[in-house]
Amino acid sequence: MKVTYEELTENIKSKGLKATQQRLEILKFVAESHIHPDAMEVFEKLKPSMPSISLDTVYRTLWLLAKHGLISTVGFPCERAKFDGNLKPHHHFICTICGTIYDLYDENLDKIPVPESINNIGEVTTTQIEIKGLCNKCRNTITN
Amino acid sequence: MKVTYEELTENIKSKGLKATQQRLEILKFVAESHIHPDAMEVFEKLKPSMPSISLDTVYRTLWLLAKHGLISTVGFPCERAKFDGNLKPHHHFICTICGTIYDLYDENLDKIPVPESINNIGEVTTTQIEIKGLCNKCRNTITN
DNA sequence: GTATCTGCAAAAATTTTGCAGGACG
DNA sequence: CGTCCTGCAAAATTTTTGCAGATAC
Repeated sequence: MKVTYEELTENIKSKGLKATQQRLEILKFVAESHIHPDAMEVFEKLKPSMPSISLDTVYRTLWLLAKHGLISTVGFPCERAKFDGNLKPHHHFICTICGTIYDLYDENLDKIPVPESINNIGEVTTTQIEIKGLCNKCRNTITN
Repeated sequence: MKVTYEELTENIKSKGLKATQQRLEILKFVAESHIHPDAMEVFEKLKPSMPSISLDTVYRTLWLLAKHGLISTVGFPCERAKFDGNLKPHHHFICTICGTIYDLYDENLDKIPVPESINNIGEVTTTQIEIKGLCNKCRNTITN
């Protein structure tokens, strides 16, 4: 999806951030791409047209944009690999502040119908609902 | 949930793996815990009762157990932080072999009813379906 | 006994941070 | 022009790897 620099500039400024060249290019690439890039991929894509850009700016900018909701992260934010020994069907609620993962059992969620279009992509092994939000513990901390 | 060493031993051997002390303890901890631990947390938990265990064994063992389906990973396996500039409601299919993430649009999935029990945990901001499986590209590679 | 597995140490890969100079508004 | 932002370099963190000795079966 093509986006204009005017839109991008406005989006960035609406969050009270400065619309620098680097931010515009990083946001443009992520917004227009469908590859769910990581920091290194963004860096390598921009490097040719912006030789002076540095990887740490890409990291800082991506997290900044994510924090302000201009982009999002796939899966859970800021995670190291986490493991789960619970093999029964269940779903997850994760708090975007503290990162705690809560298990969720619900028969209706277990029965989510997978859309037919999935056959064009591949073969399903598991389906899980991942709900992001703010846990009560963190909500209380903030209101204090 | 308590599990016996007999069960654990059997599970590990059923995959053609050797049931070593380290593997039994690692699997026992992950299977019985509800904290979705990362490698470091497993390591620190086992260290007192198993002073000689090393962190790299924990890493190797966790991925090995995950590969054989005795445990699973939360979210997507093996990931660096990935970013998504697509702000329209959508869901994800990820190939567990190549890691490619495909976007999935489906109105029915957008309307998943969040269970009431969520109120005991926290406040929802987003709900996404994350489907894991084997993409057609990788399926073809394997059959070759 | 033999193949598999572990611990050690070191390396690789990934991400974060402090600071001086530069750019935006 | 002042504040916020970037690039550089270095550090911190997280994860992987090679190898010799140990262990399961």
